[in-house]
Order: sequence, then structure tokens, then C-alpha cells
Amino acid sequence: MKPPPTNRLLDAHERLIVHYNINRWHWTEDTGPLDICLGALLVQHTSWANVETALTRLREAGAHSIEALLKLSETEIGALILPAGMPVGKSRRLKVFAELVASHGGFEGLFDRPAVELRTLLLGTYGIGPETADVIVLYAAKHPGVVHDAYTARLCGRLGIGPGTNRYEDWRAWLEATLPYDLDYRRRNHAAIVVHCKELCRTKPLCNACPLRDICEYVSEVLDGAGK
DNA sequence: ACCCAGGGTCATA
DNA sequence: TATGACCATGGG
Repeated sequence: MKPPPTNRLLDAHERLIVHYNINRWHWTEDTGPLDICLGALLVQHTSWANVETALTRLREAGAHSIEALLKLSETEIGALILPAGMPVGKSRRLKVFAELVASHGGFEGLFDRPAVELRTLLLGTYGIGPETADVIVLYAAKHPGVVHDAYTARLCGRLGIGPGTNRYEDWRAWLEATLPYDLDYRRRNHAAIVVHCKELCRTKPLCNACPLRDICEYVSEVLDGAGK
């Protein structure tokens, strides 16, 4: 009864798109690069609800721009983004990122280079690791890259697929080879995984409504849940 | 009173 | 290379 030996990740993607009717999520087609980048930095090891609160506070304080972030001190930024946690580190990250953008004459200038070059540039920036860099490349700069994250690892683990290691570069290479080279497809694929994990997959791993029920291997969750 | 969250940096071995 | 401490708030 298993699906034909096609790509299980692509199969899952199709189902998630239909099941959740993925047209809207916290980053839509018209979300600006600033929101995407700040969100990507603030969400590090933090729940999205806290990130939204922090972004709202930045907006209300008139600090929602590269220029404003350049002027504010790290202490001031830290106070504004406090709900997202780790204010010392994250305020520094926002500030360093604002300086990066400004030094290239704005987002256009920063993004106007090959994806590989942009990624290297981002990885050399304090506070930007592989995942954050890939999110910026895919969603803000709109290059058809891939993103690996905890949700992807969880989903693929349940699907019984993946590169076989837990190193980011291995996952990235695997995703690159697995997903069609298409900007829109890759953006929607990752968005679908995020929506699925947030709305259903985490809280109810054995939910009857799970659109992936018949292709998931819930082995570890079942054993954990049964206390075995 | 725990545990975890869409990571990343820094210090050790 | 690989593992661990640390960051820090808010929700389950």
C-alpha cells in the first residue's frame, strides 16, 4: 500500500500543500526582506510567537528599518526585542546585520550577486549560521536554494528519509539533490513543512488527521509515547 | 517545576 | 571533528 518508489519528500509536499491550503503563512510573497531577515535572526532557538511580539515592538518604536537599527544602541535594541529572548546576543546580531546591509547600499545591493557568493558573505557575518543564511537566500534574496531546520529533520525522520547524518551540509546537499530546482517550489515546500510541524505534527504526532499518516514511520514516537 | 523552541558562538579534547 | 555550556523569554 505504500506509494510507488517515488520521492517521499515530494509526495509529502503535495499532500501538505493541499491539506493546509498553503497560500498564507507568516512570510508571504509580499513580505519585505527586512521582516524576513529580522525574523530569521530572532527566531533562532525561539518560538515564532515571541518573534512576532518582538517585531511588533520594533515597529511601534519606529525601529523597524535598517537606518533606525544603525542609530540605536545594542542596549536599546535589546530592550525592544526582549520577548524573543537572548537580548544581548540578538541585539548585536541585528546591529551587525544592519551594518552589513548598509555597507552594500541596501538589500538590492546585498542580494545582487550569485547565491553561492551571497551565502558565503552571510556565513561570514556574526550571528548568521547555515540555516539563517539559507533562509535569507531563499526567502529574502529569492534564489532557489534549500533550507534545512529542525522541522525538516523531524519530518524526514518520520518519513524515514534523509542523508543519514546530522551535519547541516550533508542535509543541504541531500535537499539540493532531492528538491526540484525551482524557487517557488522550494519556498512552498519549506513553508509547508513549517506549517505542518507547527499546527499538527509536534503536538499530535499520532493525530488521525495527519495527512501523512500512511507514509510516516512513527516508530520512535510510538515507543516514546508508550513509555517503552 | 520542568521542558522546549525553525540556531549560533565559543571553549575544550 | 565533535560535543557541551551558554544565551533567556514565554507557552505547554
